[in-house]
Amino acid sequence: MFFSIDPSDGLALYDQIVRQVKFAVAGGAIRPGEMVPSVRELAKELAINPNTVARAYRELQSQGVLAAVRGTGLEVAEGAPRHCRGQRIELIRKRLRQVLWEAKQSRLDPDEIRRLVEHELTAVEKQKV
Amino acid sequence: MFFSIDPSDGLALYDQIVRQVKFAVAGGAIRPGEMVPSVRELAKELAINPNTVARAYRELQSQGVLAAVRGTGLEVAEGAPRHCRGQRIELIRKRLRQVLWEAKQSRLDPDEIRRLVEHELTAVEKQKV
DNA sequence: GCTAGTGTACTATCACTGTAGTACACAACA
DNA sequence: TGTTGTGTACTACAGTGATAGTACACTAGC
Repeated sequence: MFFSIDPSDGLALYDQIVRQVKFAVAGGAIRPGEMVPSVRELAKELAINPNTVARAYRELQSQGVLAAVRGTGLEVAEGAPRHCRGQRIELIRKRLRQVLWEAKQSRLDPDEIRRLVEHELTAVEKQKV
Repeated sequence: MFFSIDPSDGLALYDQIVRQVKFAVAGGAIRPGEMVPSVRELAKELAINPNTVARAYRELQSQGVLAAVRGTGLEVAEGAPRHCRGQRIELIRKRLRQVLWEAKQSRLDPDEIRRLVEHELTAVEKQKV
């Protein structure tokens, strides 16, 4: 599926899953009523423990992003896309601010930062999922 | 001094200190021969445990950024600025890449990302240290 | 010599992550 | 009616990060 995690990210694994599910919902990659991968399936795909995935899903459920269909799985909740789109910018803005603050602390020239952003942006764009 | 940490960053506190010292050295804010704040002093200023600062300094010492002056403190090592400048871009690039990748996953428009970067960049520039 | 301030090295403790394994109620399906 | 696959809830354990406290060797300065 569309998920991918990085153990060296700093962010907890379950938190990375939470973010990515939100982003997928915000971007319309999964729509209300659609099912997300099962706990065991996603755990196998990401090569992590099912408990870690379960924890992420529990978090998403408590935030109203996912809804349980008993004995069947978890589906994207009705109001979730609007909710996730609202959070999307803020989630990204916060991390972006940290990076730019660090760049400033290191006295990188603003133009050099822009070049760096542009370079990485095109690199990411070219990237195959 | 010039250091500031964010417990909610995700990055370990001692790691944030390591990065910031490197950035300060790379940017010339502290020069070879100059002393860094003492373990106890910086711990007090950042309101964290001295052990955490000590751990960061130990790391920096093992990487050759700082050098011990017995009974007196730690000074910036001779070749450190060149060494730190080399690492600076890569340290920032790695985090930047993560953010941009997330932004792409969430299907944010590249131009919207650019606007976001520009906005945060000017915000950071205006910021008083 | 004494005191205060250095870094360093311990031990102990706590919280958080993540893993491992087990168990259970439920729904879908052959 | 079984079987399989859901989510969920436990317990136990290991690793890491951070804190708390103590102790020691060293240097600078009075």
